[in-house]
Formats: sequence, C-alpha cells, structure tokens
Amino acid sequence: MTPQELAQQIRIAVNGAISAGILNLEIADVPDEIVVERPKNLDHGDWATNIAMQIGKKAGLNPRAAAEILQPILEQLPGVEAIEIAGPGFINIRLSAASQGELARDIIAKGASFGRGTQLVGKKINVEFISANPTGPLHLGHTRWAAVGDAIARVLEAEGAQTAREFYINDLGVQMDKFGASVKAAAIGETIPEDGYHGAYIPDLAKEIVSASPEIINLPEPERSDAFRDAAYALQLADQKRVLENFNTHFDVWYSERSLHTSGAVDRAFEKLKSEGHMFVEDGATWLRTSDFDDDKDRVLIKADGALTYFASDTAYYVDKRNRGFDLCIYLLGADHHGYVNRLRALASCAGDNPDDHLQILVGQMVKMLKNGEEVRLSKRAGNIITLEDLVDEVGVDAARYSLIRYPVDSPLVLDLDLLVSSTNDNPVYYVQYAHARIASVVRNAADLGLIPANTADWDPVTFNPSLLTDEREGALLGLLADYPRVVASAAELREPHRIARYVEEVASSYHTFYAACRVLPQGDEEVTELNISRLWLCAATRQVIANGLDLLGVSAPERM
RNA sequence: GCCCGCGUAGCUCAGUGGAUAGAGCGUCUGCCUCCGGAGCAGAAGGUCGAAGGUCCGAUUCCUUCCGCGGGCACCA
Repeated sequence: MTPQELAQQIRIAVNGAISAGILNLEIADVPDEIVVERPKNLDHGDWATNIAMQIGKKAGLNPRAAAEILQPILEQLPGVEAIEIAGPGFINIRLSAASQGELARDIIAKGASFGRGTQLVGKKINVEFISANPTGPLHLGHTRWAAVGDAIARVLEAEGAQTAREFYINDLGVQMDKFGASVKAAAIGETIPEDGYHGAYIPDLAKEIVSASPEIINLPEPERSDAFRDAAYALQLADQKRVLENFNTHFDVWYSERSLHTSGAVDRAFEKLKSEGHMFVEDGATWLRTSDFDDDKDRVLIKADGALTYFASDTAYYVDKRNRGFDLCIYLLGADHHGYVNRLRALASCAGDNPDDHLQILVGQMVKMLKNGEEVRLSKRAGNIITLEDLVDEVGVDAARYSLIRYPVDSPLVLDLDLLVSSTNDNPVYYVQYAHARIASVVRNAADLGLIPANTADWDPVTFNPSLLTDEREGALLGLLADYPRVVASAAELREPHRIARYVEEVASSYHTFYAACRVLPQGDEEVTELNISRLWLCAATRQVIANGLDLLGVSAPERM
C-alpha cells in the first residue's frame, strides 16, 4: 500500500464519519490533500497523518478527541494492523507485513515506470538553461546548470510533461566581436586587445581556423574580422555541443539570437507588444513600459541610433517561445542575472501573459571551488577557468552530475576539488551506485544458484510471500520505497531534483542496513525457503527504485563496479 | 541606498508548520572462515545568526537587526 492509497482510504473514512454524523463537519472542511508521511522515528509506526489536528478545530474538538473518533474507523481499513494516537493528535498507522510488502510486487511489475506520475500530463514546458556566450569553453558555473537543468527536465517528464531543453545562443553583439578580434589578433601575431579574451584556447582556435582556410589571413577588412568571428563561433559552439553531449545533457533546441532578427520574430514580438499597448517612443528611443508591472524602470527596445538592445532579443525570444506552443517557460539563471527576474516577468505581462502562469525563473547561486583549501578564482579573461570538461576528466560524468544536483540551487555551493578528486569514494554517488551493484550481484548469484530466473520479468508472482517480511528493517525499507512516487511528485512540483538524490541515498542506506541484518540467499547447503525468495523480491524492488531515481538525475546505475 | 539569495555539528550540507533537528567528511570504539567491508553497528559533537510576532505547535511563515554572497546600463 502506498501513502497515496492510504490517504485515499483515510479520506473515505473521514467522509464516512461526517455522513454518519459522528464528526460535526462539512465534507468541504476536509483538506484537499491529506498528508500521510513517514514518521521520522519509525517506532511511531509505518505512516502518520495529522488529519485530526487539521480538522479538530473546525469540528469543535481538540485534536486528540478527533483522532479518537477516527481511530476505530481506521482500524477497520484493510491492511491496517494498528492505529495509535500520539502527541498532540498524530494518528500513527502500522500496516501488516503482507499489506506493506505487496508494494515490492507492484514495483517489479511497473519496472522503470514505477514512480512516474501524471500531474503534468498535457503540459508543454520549455526549460532553458546554460545559454552561455559561444565565446569560450563552458565553465564550472555552466556545469551546475547543465546537470540541474537536465535533471529538472527529466523530473518534469516523469510527471507527464512534454519538455524541450533549450539553449539560447548569445551570438550577437560586442562580446562576439571582441571574441572574433581576439582570435584574429592571435592569428596574425598581434597583441590581443586589453578587453578581449585571453584564454589559452584563443591561440588554439586561431591555429585551427587558419590551417582549415589559410586564405582568411589575406581577406580585406572588415571581411576578415567577420570571417574570424564567425569561424571561431562555429568551432566554439560545436565544442560546447560536444562537451554537453558527453555530459549526458542533450538539448532539443539550440536557439540563435541572430535568428530572432532574421526570422521576423522580433517584428512579430513588437507587433504583439504594440497591440497590448505597452510600447512608447521617448528621446528618440523606443521603450517598453515594464514599470507598469513591477519593474524599477522602463526598458529600451530600440536605441536612439536605431540599434536593437539585448532586451529586445529577450522579448522576442519569450514571445516566440509562447508562439511555439509552450504553456510554461522555465528559465534557469545564475545569481549574477537575478536582476532580470522583474523585467522578464514584466515583459511577459506586457505581452499579455500572467507571469505566474507561463513563466518561471529559477535563480541559482554560484559555485565555488576549493583547491588546497583555497578558493579557486574563476576568470574567463585570465584563462584560469575550470571547464566542464576539466571537471568531467577529473571525476567522471556520474560523480560530476551527482555532486552538482545533490544540493538545492538556491544555496551557494562549495565543491572541494581535492575531496572530489583524491578520495572519490567519499562521494555519495558511489554509495548509491554501490548499493545498486550489490543488489545486482545478489540477484545474479541467486540466478546462478537456480533460485530464480535472471530477469525479474520472468519471476513467478506466486513465489512472493510478503507476509514473511516481518523484520523491522524490511518494513523500514518497504516504507521508504513506497514513498518514491511522492518524492518524484514533489521534486517535479518544486523543480528540485536534489530531492531525488537525497532520497536515493536514504534508500541505499536502508538497503545496506537490511542487508547486514537479513540474510537473503541460503548459506551452504541450507534449503531454499520462501523467505529467501521473498527477500529477493524486496532486493529487486529496491534495485528498481534506485535505478529509476538515478535515471532522473542522468546518472548511471551500474550492474558491477 | 534599493533588490535577490544565504546563515543549521569542527568542515560541506539536508530538513516546502509537527513528535527526541539529520547525513557525509573528520575524531573515537566494535563487526568479514558465509550473499560485494566502496559496507554495517555505536560514541562524541547544536543557543538552527539575534530579537520580536502569527500559530495548538516555528529551524520552517511575517517584521526588524547583524553577517556573507550577488545584482542594480539607450552593455551583452
């Protein structure tokens, strides 16, 4: 029995008590969501609900009295072994081993789909992240968004959403020109401009461009500068794509800022804004009256000299996303861009949307890196950046992704490179993966001994007897597994994939505890019992949940390590 | 000055109003002739930055203050 099923049963019981006049309440007074949670202390029971405390006041009862009214009704529920009232009015529920253990069968039947939900079915969601300038390698900060953004999309998909992962390429403007000028300078042996890019990759790019097309050197200006800029851009973008694919982060859409201008998207957006009545001209410039909607000041779209601002691109881009049919546009921004939040929301309003419905901006804090106990200062200009690729080379894709997803993005993250690199065993990802590999090994051994087929799809349900799983550690593990769908749902709702990581660590821990205490396979020439087989079902169910959880993080679940 | 985020064990961090505030690392003590010891069991370690407020109940929500980080362009 899952907590959702239990909550449903409780609702029926409460409504029944109201209809029967035992509780002096209206059906409408029952909360929309009945909370059924794992108590922190499992001595309290398998599940707990605070429903009595929620309805007590409205029913004119103290919470304990309300709980006492519900107790005999809940005790009659199928699969419920005991109901206890505790503390201020908690109702603690203990399930029978058989009822609780049924879950293992359910998990194995559902396989990879166990834990998936439906709260976002029919929703089309655009998840935009990283969106780095194509003027250099992706660095540590980008890496956090790469891991987290992809995991958010995975979690949304697990709840039924149709998503697009999107990378907005800032391929227009002075940064691109500076980048091109830097590469050109390196190619023709001039000093790179002070305000240019000074990373070691610049001369490499120059060399690659010149050797691919030597005649570029002899082009007249300004064609030569443009040619260097565009060639360097193409190489750098290709490099970013390659690195991200290696990082297990696949973008569905690479959206060029330039294309907004050539495709007419800007014009369409301006039409829209004009029709909504928020554009105006002043001092020779064209403005958007974002201050109508909580922005500090109005923003320029077209400068007095006729050039479009970056904000004009932002505006066109948002309107274009909505035109492409996305119900919700999620932006992942670094803390250094949090000043954009109000103006993005305001522009959504100017475009006639309610930003609370169609726009969500997640602001993530910075990543710091410690090396030898000292903070590594990151500067792309100085060229001492830690790149996404460096990190992956050092610790591998799984450990890198996991370490970055494990923490909520709204808190600053300090990664100790020495710890991550030198003693990778301390990384929790190995703890979780180890549990998975360990279970895989047990199941392999069981199959080798002829206890059970190698593939769980071939397991005969008759061989599973959940009523034998009476050890407290078995109960603890089963209860935790039952909680998985709820964890996925809340990770999706809150856009917080780190919850999956934390949960999966708990599962691994609970499994190791079970494993140390409960012998799964028969020893020596002991006879094979129903208990051996039933525990194998529990093992396989645990393996499935760990694999499903790791998959939502884009981390592999190895059969062997 | 204004705006956003953060402040929890020595360190790095969980904990979207509930019961005795948790985990990893580090320190200390036990546990492999048997399914993977990359593991398990246990000990020590806390004024949840401070003060008010709301609530049956606050680490969590609100206000003020202190500390840290980031941001406030007709730049991109």
